[in-house]
Amino acid sequence: MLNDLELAAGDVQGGGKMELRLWLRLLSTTKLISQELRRRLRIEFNVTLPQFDVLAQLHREPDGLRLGDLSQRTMVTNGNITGLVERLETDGLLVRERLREDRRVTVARLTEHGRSEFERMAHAHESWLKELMRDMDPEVLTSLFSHVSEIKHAALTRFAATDELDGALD
Amino acid sequence: MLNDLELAAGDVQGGGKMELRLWLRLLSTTKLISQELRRRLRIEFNVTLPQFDVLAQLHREPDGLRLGDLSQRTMVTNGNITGLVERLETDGLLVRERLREDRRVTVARLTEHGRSEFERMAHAHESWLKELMRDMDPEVLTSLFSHVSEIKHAALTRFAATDELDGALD
DNA sequence: TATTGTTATACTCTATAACTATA
DNA sequence: TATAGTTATAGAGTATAACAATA
Repeated sequence: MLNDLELAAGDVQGGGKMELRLWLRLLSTTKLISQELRRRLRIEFNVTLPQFDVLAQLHREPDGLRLGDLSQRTMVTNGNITGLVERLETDGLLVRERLREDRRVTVARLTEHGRSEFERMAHAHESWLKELMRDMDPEVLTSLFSHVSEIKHAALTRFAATDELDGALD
Repeated sequence: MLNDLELAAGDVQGGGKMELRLWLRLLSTTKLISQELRRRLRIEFNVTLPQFDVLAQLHREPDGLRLGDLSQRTMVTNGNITGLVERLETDGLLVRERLREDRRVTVARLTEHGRSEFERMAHAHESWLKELMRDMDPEVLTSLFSHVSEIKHAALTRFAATDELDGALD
C-alpha cells in the first residue's frame, strides 16, 4: 500500500526540504479529499464545507453559540460568518436570537430540522471517510492524529495572534 | 510537546470515529496553516495560494506545461485555469504560447522574472515551514509524509475518476 | 470608548456548461 | 467528431474596513 514509486523517485530526502514536502503533500491531499467531500455534500445535502463546519460546531452546543465564538471556531472572520449563518437560517437549519442580558450578542443554534439534517450528513460523512481509510492500520491513524495535532499546536502558538488562541479545538 | 490535554480529554477513541476525527484534524490544521501562508504570500509577494501552486508546477518544467496538464496537476478545472494563468501573465510572471504543431495547444512557462520571483517565494515559504515544524522529529516528518501519501493514494484510487489519475504527483 | 455584529466592497475561487478553433 | 482552451455565469469564500447598536 506504500507508494514505493514515490519513495524510489527520491521523494523522501534526508536532507533539507522535508518540511516543505510534507506540507505540500498535506495540502494536496486535503484539497483532493475536500473537493470530493464538498461535491458529495452539495449533491446529497446541498451544503458547502464551511456550512457543514458551522453545523458541526453548533451540534456540539445544544444551547447555541455566540457568533463571535462560532467565528473563532470555524476560523471564518466575523464579517463573513454573518452571510454564512444567514444562508443556513434561510434554509431553516438554524435560528438566530439576540440575548436579553446583552443585546449586542447574537446566539445561533440548530433547529430540530437542522439537528436531524446534520446527523444525517455526519453519518454519511463518516462512512465516506471510513471507506477512504479502510486499509489504514488503526495504530497509524492514532499516531497520525497525534502528530498532526502537534503541528496544529505549533501553528496555533507560532502563527495565530495570542488572543485568538482559545477557540480552535476542532 | 504532545498536547496531553487533548488526549486526556478523550480525543483519541479506540472505538469507531477515528477516521472522522483524523480528517477533521487534518482539515483544521491545513486550513489554519493555509490562512497564514496565504496572508504572508499576499503581503510579501502579492500572489494567492493557487497561483503559487501554478508557479511551483511551472518551475519544475523549464519548457513549460500545456494548460491541460497544469489543470490536472493543480486540480483546478480547465475553465478556471484560464483566469488563473491570465492574472499571472498580466503580472509578467509567465507567458502563454500556442504550439505550432498543434495550434489548439497552449503552453505556459515562467518568464525570467517569474522564475526569480518564484524562487524568492519558495525560499520564504520553506523557511516559514521550517520554523513551524522546528520541534518535530525528522523521523516523524518522514513517517507522516509516507502515511499521508497512503491516504492520498487511497483518495486518488477511490475518489477520482480513473482517467484523471495521472497528474497529481505533487 | 470598547465590543458585537452587520454592511459594503473588491477580488478570487469553484463548478458547470456552452462555445470557438483546430485537428 | 474529438480535443484544447476560452468564455460565460452563478454562487461562495476571503479579507478589509466602515458602520450601527449596545454596553
